[in-house]
Amino acid sequence: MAQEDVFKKIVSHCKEYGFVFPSSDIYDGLGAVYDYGQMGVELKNNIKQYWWQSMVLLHENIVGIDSAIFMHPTIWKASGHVDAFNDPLIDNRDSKKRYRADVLIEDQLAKYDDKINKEVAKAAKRFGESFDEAQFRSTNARVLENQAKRDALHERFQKALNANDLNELRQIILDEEIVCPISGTKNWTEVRQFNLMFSTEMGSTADGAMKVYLRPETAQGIFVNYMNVQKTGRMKIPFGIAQIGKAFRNEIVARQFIFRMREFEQMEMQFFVRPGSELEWFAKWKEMRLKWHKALGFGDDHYRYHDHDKLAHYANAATDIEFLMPFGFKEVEGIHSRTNFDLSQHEKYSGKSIKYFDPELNESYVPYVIETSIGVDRMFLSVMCASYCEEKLENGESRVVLKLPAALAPVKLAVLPLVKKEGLPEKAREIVDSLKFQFHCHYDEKDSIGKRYRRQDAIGTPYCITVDHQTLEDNCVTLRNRDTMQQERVAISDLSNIIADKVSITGLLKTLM
RNA sequence: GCGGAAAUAGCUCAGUUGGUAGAGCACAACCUUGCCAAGGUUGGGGUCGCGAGUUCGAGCCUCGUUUUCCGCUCCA
Repeated sequence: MAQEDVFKKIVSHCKEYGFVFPSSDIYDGLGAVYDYGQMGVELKNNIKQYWWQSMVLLHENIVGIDSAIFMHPTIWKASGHVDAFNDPLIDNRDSKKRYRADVLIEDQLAKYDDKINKEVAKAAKRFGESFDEAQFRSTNARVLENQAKRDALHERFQKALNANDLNELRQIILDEEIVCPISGTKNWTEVRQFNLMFSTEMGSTADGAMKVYLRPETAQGIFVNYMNVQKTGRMKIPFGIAQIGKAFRNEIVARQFIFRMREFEQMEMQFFVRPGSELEWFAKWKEMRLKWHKALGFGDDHYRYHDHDKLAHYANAATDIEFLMPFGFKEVEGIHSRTNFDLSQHEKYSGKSIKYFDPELNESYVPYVIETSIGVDRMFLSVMCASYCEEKLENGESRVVLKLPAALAPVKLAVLPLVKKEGLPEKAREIVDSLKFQFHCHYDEKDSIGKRYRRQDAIGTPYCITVDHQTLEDNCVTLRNRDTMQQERVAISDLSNIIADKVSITGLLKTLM
């Protein structure tokens, strides 16, 4: 079966069994927004718990916070998002290529510079050692003409940028007769602003309202709380702050199901370290994070690192942990050495000192940061893809089974009376009542036993117990394993211990140590 | 934004040259059965994405529109 077909099946499986629904489904959906259903929310919560506990329980120097989605707008200026996430874009109708309007104009400015420099170089060659460049630049007619044009363009460009005047940007492109490098034509569309950050107004009256953004990443909520946490928690470097929360990006297109969503959830941990030690910590976290993924047991060949050659302006090392989805290796988690860029920027923009006094060094510094940032929804998708399995059985039939790690499974245990009479349902209910405080249990008496097993297979329930007539006499039930389909007879009183050991997140965490 | 495809029951789909909307699965009730998707009876569920047009008559033809999917484009 082709991999795209497998992916399609996983997507429809998600909907059919209540894991993921398109947002606003009865209104034909809303692009790139999805809702988690009754099964999905359990799986997602378990993933978050596995992450959260691996951070804040296993590391005494990592604490959690939960910062608001709304933040002071200046934060996004400081972080660089206001500039980086607001591109004026223009399309060439002939080549169908899209360009950043400001980049096209900057290229044009560079062309004027080239012309001038060529003149200067030519003259320099002609006059040899007696060449006076400053003199030449201030007197040569061609240079002056190009310089004047360049300055005029530069001024007009800056004015348009500052006013955010998209029509003027387009007019500049037309007036300068800038052509598409591919088609060579001047057949341009309107300039459109792509706001990759969502914005809204805070304040109920229109005139007094302040423009605020829905955060495009959760990281800044940690950075701006750095001092609060460090002081009140008496944290000593190195230490980390963890957070799980929603973030929002107005992507231009949305594809591949929940891999790219407009509203998504991140699990981030920012680890603050002494300057100079950041690459050592980067290497450590890189290793620890991969171990966390591999502990789920999907197979080591499903993962790889992707080290970044081209680094973002704030980073001095960066890698992705990629997971083998049906559509190829895709980024699930990023580990970045962000230097002290963010904290320094916030010092600058807020005017507040964000320094740490290191008693061992007897000096103050702005800490360096190692970020581990994982997309919950991508993690969810990777778990679904790795668990989805179509099996051929010995009797020639096939079954669809979600081989979820037991600790992540939405339902841990299904309790099934073999028939729905003769006191079996009552006995089964009794068992559910005794175990429901400990595990998420399902009770099901509808349809044949085989069909009920398959239903539980489809949502990844690791264990089914079946109550039969003999149970009424010996207080034993059959315990069926989802993956092997093997059954063993166990005492009802032993169920709690047998199952707890296998389905707890604690058990998973222990494999990390 | 461009190009292509699609939209009929909860799901997967059929629907002939335009002539009273169908199947399987799923769902509910009852009967029979009882360890890996069992059989029977009955029932609920659709203004065929939306809006116009052509026609005596449109799920089907024409135009428009919306949404989704697949390629491009974008993705610090």
